[in-house]
Amino acid sequence: MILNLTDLPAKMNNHTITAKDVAKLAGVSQSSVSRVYFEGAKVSEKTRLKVIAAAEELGYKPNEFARSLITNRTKIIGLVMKGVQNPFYPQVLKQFTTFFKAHGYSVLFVHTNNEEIQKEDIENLINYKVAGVIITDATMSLKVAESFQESKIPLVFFNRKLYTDNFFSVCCNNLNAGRKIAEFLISKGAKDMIYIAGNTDTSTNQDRQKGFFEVLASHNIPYQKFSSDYTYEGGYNTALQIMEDNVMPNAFFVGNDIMALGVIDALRKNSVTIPTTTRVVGFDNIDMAGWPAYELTTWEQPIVEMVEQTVNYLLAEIHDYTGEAKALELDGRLIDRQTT
Amino acid sequence: MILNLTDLPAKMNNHTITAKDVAKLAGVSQSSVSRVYFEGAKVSEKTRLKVIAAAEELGYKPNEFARSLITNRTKIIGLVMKGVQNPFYPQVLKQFTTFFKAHGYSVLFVHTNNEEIQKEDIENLINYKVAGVIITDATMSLKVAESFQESKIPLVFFNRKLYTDNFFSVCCNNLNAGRKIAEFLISKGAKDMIYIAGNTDTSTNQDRQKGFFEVLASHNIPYQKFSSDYTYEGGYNTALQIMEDNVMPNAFFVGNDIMALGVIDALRKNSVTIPTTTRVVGFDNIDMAGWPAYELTTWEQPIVEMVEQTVNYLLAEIHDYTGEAKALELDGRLIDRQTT
DNA sequence: CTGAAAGCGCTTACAG
DNA sequence: CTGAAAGCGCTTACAG
Repeated sequence: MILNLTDLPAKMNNHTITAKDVAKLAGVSQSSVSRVYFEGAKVSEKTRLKVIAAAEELGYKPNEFARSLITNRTKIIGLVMKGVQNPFYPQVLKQFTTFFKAHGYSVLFVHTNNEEIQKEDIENLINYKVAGVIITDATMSLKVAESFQESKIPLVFFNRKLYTDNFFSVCCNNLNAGRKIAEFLISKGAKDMIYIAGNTDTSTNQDRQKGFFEVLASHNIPYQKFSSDYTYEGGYNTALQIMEDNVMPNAFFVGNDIMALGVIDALRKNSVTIPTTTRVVGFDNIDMAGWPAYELTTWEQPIVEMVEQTVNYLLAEIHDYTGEAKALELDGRLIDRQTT
Repeated sequence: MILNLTDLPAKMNNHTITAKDVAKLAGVSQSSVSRVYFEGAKVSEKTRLKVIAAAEELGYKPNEFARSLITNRTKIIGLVMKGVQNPFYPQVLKQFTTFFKAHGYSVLFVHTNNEEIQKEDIENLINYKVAGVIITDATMSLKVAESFQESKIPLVFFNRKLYTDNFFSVCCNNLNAGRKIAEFLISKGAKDMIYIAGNTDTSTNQDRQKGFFEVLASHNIPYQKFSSDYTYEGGYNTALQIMEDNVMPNAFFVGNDIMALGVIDALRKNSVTIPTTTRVVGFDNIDMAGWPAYELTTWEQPIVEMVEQTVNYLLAEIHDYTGEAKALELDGRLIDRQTT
């Protein structure tokens, strides 16, 4: 018999340490090893210590897949995100990964270009038996959302809500923010206003608009609405077009900051002075809003708090599924800078 | 015997469809079903058709965990990213997820705040037996990187390279870009220059700087170097400080766009006119560089091409591991706008 | 090409 | 509290 020496060491190195190996070294059963690493299982302190010592020596880590095969769940959170071009979202992403990491969860990132998440993305998440799902700035069909409920996978809509009341959502209180912005602009002496909407179909847009118009109407302030798309270019072009066809209003409320920056640049291009001739208010308080080139007055979304609440809800549901539905709305605040 | 009617339907719904179920319906063995769904396995067209039909009827999907338990690999790519605050990276993230989705891979997103990736993040990725790993804008210790090689998990450094030659990396050709920018500024008549570095330790910074200084030296153009941190605030504050202590140079080459925007705002604050009094060139060509408020001259990194090459390499290595190491450098080009 | 069977590394009733 | 054993849903030699 000829020993193949080149194969031998490779084989030995490739042996992965299993619970069985740890059991042998610790002098306990494989079940006991398993119990030490399975949250909620009961083991005596004595065997726990023996197992931990042996595991440390061998460098043992439980195999996640074997575990998932039985429990039908992973320590992965599905994070679906639309529109990463908005600087608001990288911040959100960073916050989420930081929070989840602290709780031992990993983040599976799904990017969608569509307003409504595609079925294949969802199937993928369900396939991976994610512990929970976060949908930011996008919607999904009711039917698809329900498939999560069936699988008892907790789901939360972040910065977007469905009007069906069946799902948990975390938003800024957009209605109230719209109102406060209207009151603020009125207090600054604006006599007529223009609202530039982002994507009209979104709940965030509708709430902001509703609150804003409500207050204007009650003060008999005339207003107009224009629709754009939540991008810089959209804001820029919309403002350019407004200046062609309309008289300059006393103030603009723009659906988000990135559009508002576009509006400001368009106004400046036509030498419209801000805030003397007209005023501009944005929404989000992205970093750029505070830059000297813009100094944009805006509404700050309480991102950290929103993320925290989302994570808390998700972890609670993962631990003990209730399917509780609630539309959580957090306040935020006006940041008064140089454009008003 | 009392039938518990409330429990019954739930139990029936919860039965997940396995290969066994499909086998029974199709009238074949479970192994045959498995072969139909395992790439590379051989089945006759006849049984394939029978299996597909049965699977469709039952809504069968292979369990990824059972599969991974055996193959020791998943269809997940680990994407490690530092510094999501730079608008350059969301673009990169979007590109990667889009490409990988097209190839049936999901992306596990890892955010790191440190320049060097923490060991725990890496262990997590290895634990999940990812098919491959991308490290953007960060480094890792050699020892950790080698643990990927041992596990035969392909690894690529994106927009960063290690000087050990042992790893695959995809970058913009920073050395050449630095040279070209120097030549360009000289051609514009700049007689002395300042280079504002981002993080000095990074390969990207070192290469850009080297190429830039090399050309300046050969033309006997005096230059100074200042160090900052790749953020807007960093650029802003560094420029402010430069103006306090130094005479204004003819031109600034700033390590990335986001810093360059800060530099521009600082110059403007002190009423320094651009490009008449001094000139500014950035790096990356992020969206904002093209905004009317800045119109920044900059070097465009060929992101799509860089991502494409990264994905191609990774997929090739996943399919057939070679451990090939190569520092790939793609050119990019100068975008000549209003700040020069 | 196909099927029966072993085995991947865990969790989890079940007995003791 | 602990161990022996079944089983999660696959892949993969092995025979035929």
